[in-house]
Amino acid sequence: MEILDTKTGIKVLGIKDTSFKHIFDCGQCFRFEEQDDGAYIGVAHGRVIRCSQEGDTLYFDGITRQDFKEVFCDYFDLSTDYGEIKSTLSRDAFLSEAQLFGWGIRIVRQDAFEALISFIISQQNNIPRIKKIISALCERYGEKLQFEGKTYYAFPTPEALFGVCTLDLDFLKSGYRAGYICDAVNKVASGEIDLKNIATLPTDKARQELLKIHGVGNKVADCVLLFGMHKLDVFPKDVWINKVLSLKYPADFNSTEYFGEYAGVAQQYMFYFGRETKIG
DNA sequence: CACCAGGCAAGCC
DNA sequence: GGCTTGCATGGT
Repeated sequence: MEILDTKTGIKVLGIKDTSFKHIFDCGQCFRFEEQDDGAYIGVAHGRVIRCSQEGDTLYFDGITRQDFKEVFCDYFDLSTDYGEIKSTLSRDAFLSEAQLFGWGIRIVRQDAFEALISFIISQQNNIPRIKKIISALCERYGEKLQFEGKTYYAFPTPEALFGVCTLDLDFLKSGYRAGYICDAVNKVASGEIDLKNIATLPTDKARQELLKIHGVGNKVADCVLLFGMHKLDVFPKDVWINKVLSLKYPADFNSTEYFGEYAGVAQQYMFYFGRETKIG
């Protein structure tokens, strides 16, 4: 890929199978907002970034060439050939339709702690409210960042949150999830749960470790594995996906076996398609 | 006013 | 093991 400087940041040429709209609207992350001009601004890995594109040319503002090489090239998973993944996954008419619809999705590499807390908050909740609660958490405990005259907040570190109790989180109005957040924070910050190490474990072993956190079940654990640890073979099952599966696949269907090493990518195509087209 | 939203733990069997 | 129920809050 070719990287060039622009007046306000950098641009990267020749990136196929990429749509910021699909990446940010498919439900994998909660901290990017679409702007009036179609660009997306958000915070990831402690930096504010503005993303826009003209076809295969990607524009990133607010970051340096070094930030791109060290963080955002990986964050957007730009070294992975999603065309190849899609051809691997073209195994039935429905999945082909879903991946044509969400052709530009990439699984971003979110910070594991951010993914853990975010998907704990997501349970039994709707996306606008999930975003609102995460945003409030960042504003209270995250590092302040400035970009184009506006203030943004990084996702708080485990250290910044260490010691919180449910009362401290009352302002979030996150309901019964507050206790879950506290348990996750304190297990991570104390070192009892080592996310870096968990990311190196085989998927099943890693999931087992995540399940030790109060408030983390199979679905949340799988989202952390897929979105926070980039384990692309993991297929999180939520109410939407279950609805899609029940409509399009046999009752005793094993999604992990069927979709194989890129099951998680298939999950995102189907999740996005299912939600955006109001399937069922 | 019900009912639901990217589930989960606890309590039953 | 599997099945049921309560759970906080805000939006329709």
